[in-house]
Amino acid sequence: MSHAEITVLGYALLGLIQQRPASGYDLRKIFTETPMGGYSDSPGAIYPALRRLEAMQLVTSRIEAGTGMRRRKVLHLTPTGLDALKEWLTRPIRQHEIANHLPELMLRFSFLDSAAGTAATLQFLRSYEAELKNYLPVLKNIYTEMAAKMPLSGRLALENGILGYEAQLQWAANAIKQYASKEKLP
Amino acid sequence: MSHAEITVLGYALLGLIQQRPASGYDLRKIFTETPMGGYSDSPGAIYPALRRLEAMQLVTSRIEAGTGMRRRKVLHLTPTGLDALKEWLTRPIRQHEIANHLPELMLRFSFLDSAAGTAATLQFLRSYEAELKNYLPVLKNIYTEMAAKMPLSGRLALENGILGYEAQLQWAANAIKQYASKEKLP
DNA sequence: TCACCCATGTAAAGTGTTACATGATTAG
DNA sequence: CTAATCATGTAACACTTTACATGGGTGA
Repeated sequence: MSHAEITVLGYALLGLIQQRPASGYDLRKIFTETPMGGYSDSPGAIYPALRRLEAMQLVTSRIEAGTGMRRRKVLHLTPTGLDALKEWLTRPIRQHEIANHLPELMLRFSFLDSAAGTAATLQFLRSYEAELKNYLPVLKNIYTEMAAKMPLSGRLALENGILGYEAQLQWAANAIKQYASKEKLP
Repeated sequence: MSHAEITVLGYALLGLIQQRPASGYDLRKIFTETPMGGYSDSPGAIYPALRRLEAMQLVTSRIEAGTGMRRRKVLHLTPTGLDALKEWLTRPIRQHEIANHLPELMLRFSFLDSAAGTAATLQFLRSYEAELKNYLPVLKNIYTEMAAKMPLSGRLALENGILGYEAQLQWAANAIKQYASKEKLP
């Protein structure tokens, strides 16, 4: 088994299919019509990605031939697929992802609740908050070291990043509150 | 001339070289040690990208052989390179970029001041602010339409996006203030 | 019948990732 | 002299992008 690697696009597709079975066309529409568009909306990426998932037996396809309907290949998640999705969702958060792959973390979070449950979601949020608190001082250090050498727009761009992470921190605190109260009321 | 396309990584390199001539190694260090890491820190991306820029005559390389120094290929921006950089920096901002490529916009902004001047930077900021104001209602619409169908974590992820754009808006207003006052004092 | 949307897919081309290769120079 | 760092690069591989291809169904 050489490459059992799943791309971010692959995980995004798994997550959407977990929420409800869907065709390639459905999935593509979600990408074009929602803020998930960052994860490729081109058929040349989606259809091959779906066939890879099928080859790995993470999804199965059933052709829906309802009368008066065009042929649709509807994809369903397999138990193995759900396992792979959960593994990704619950993977520990590293600082590198905080620094360079925030959107992917948010994508993971958006699927966590329905695929892995409240407890896993809370754990993610606490870990997310903790890593943000680790990373912010690092960023601020870089700022104080580099600000002098940079033009105003460069400094402002760095400040933009810092403000963004501070906003994440506030968001996380609020999200934790909501999930903590959800956990008590099953 | 078939493909005169420059990748984001290519523009990032042009922007850095514009600030000061640098070797591939220098540039790579900047990517690994600063929040610019999103734009690839691997030699297998950077060195080929630099050779492409050289082939397009956007940069020239001079081998620095100072005594006691390892051989360094230092890259300098050409006038054509500066033109290409400016074209990218001053390109009109589209909603698609606001929605899916914010980090690239911030990268552009960070170079604007030193490569295109105060006036161009102000213009960018005003356009950025305007497009944010256009996009936020779109996002909020999506939210009200989709929130009901989504689990809590999905809703929170969407809210995260909205809060992020609102933070951008505030940042932009502040940045405009700073540049507006800079414009008056030449 | 003609145009348009639904729905799935392929082909070529280029780029990035990962891992490896190479050699010079400085520090201990 | 050995290890670590500086510095540049290449090779294999898989992926995404862009553009095109195909065909069934629907509305005017």
